[in-house]
Amino acid sequence: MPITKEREIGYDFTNERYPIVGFEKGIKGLIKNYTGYNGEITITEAPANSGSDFGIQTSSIARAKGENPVSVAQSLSQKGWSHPYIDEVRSQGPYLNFRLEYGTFGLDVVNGILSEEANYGMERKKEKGRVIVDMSSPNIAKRMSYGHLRSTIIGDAVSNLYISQGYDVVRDNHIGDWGTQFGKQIAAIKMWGDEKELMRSSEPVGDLQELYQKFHQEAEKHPELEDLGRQWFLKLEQGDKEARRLWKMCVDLSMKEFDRVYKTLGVRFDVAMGESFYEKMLPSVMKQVDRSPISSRSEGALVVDMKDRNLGVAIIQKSDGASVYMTRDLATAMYREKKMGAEKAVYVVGEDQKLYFQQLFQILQGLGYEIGEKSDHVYFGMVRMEEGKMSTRKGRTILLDDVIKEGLERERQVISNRNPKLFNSRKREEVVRQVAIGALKWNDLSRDPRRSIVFDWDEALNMEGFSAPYVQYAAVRANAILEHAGVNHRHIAQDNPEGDDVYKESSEQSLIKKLAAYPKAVKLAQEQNNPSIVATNVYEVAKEFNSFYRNNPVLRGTDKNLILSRLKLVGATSQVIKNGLGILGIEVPDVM
RNA sequence: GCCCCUGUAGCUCAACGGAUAGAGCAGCAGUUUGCGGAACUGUAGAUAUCAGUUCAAUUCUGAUCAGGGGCACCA
Repeated sequence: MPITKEREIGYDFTNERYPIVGFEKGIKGLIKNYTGYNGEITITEAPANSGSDFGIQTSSIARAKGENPVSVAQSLSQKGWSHPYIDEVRSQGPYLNFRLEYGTFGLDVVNGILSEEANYGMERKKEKGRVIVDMSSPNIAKRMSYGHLRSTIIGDAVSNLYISQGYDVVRDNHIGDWGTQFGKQIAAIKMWGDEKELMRSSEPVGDLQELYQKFHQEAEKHPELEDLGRQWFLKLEQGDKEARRLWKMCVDLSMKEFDRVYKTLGVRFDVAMGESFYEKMLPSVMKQVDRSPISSRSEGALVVDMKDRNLGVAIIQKSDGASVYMTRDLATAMYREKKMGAEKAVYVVGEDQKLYFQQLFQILQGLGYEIGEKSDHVYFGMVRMEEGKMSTRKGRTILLDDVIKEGLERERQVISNRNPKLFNSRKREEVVRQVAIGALKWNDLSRDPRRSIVFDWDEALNMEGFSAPYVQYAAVRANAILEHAGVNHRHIAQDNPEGDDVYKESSEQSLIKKLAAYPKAVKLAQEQNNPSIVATNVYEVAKEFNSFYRNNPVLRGTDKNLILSRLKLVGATSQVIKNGLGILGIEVPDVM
């Protein structure tokens, strides 16, 4: 709640949850009153050397009134702007610039954060609909590569973003546990595998994958193997006992290994319904598509032709009657709408499936499912190696396990150099995990996910500068200051410094501006399915904080008001970093 | 061949059509009896090319060049 003292108020903009929102709304309202201008007004941050905090460009207003922007700015600056948040209004060329009164604005921002704590930046009303986030989706019997990290990490962050804006999110790990490749997999196990050895193996998924690769190699020499594979898949679909048993073994062995990775990453799912879950629905889906006017027959296959929309042709049923990936995804989407009550699905899947998802959404709409209209494909760019696209078959791949292991090892090194006390403490491995995984996640979440990545060890595990450890470190320092002072967030939320004579330092003011911008960043990030907007904000908070506490000792002075105001700022910073990193699925360690 | 995405500093990335295009790494020069330097301060360095729209273009449109992805019985 704003604690601002009453003054001569021209227009009430203190009655908003976030001071920055109230400030902007108020300014826009006043300009509308003064000029009669009804169009969009955008408030931008003023350049550092302008001596102002925010400004508006008056060209569009001037244009509407047939006047000169400079004189519009000038005349507006003469109007009444008395308000507790505004220190000064002035015109600079075509700009109308505002300087904030940080004694009131800053205190309201900081107090808002301290009182809202984990809810700062979270929508209070939980009335938006149910969203299924389709994420991670590893394939059974295949080792997870670094590429799988992207779907998992981005999916987790996108889930958090939707939750933050009041959606009811279901994280669904849509595991690839069905399809013709399992026929080949089973055939390979039958021919060359040893079940007992697989059960005992330290790396059963790798063993399974090698069997599968062997099948491909042999099939090139002996094409009849392909038929064998198809037969086994047919048996699997028909419920043959042995086929089922071997399939189940593959699933169990794989999930055990995947769960270990998810635990390290700190990612949880609400449900993990693999493709096999929808298997029984496939015949009716195919029938439904067949009856629909959008489908046709081509070369014996059931297809939907979307060439008129530049989307090519999608196969729903192969000419031999079997299902394909599309069939299973249709069933999945229908189930999500009808049985799970979802109004939207967000598919966090690679860029290479862009056309595919456009087709999926179109077909769903054609069949009358609303979820097809509302769903999004949140795609991410491919991970390549310097030599070219990652390819399991060509042996050109980075295993997720190896990246995690390397990250943990590097962080152990860092700690042994920088903090021997921590290195020898019981907390070490927990901190190692938090920081190394943080660094790894940051690499995926701090940039626009749509860009493709050329894998680079040092970049993937960067721990300095623009990185998770940098931000984590700032939070750890902030917490250390609070601990030193013997206070926690609640203590400092209660008391207020006397008078308006606080937050006069420019580094305090820059920090406050970034803290105030956080809720907007989270909202925008959700709207654009882009976690990097949060990462950028939280990095800026950390950066401003570092510069602030380096130059302004919080606890050293004697002025109680100053100490209190700065402690509040430190507490607010710690809270915002915690919230922001939380959205990204990154933890703040106790020590570093 | 057709469709989609991306071209910003030596490298990796930012910038709701708006002010002097911001960071990190690498480079150079500094800061430590400090609320721990995973930090801070300074310095140098960029919008692929050519047109167009606009009062205003890194941002929108078109073309060219370059890279990535996709284009029916795989997922």
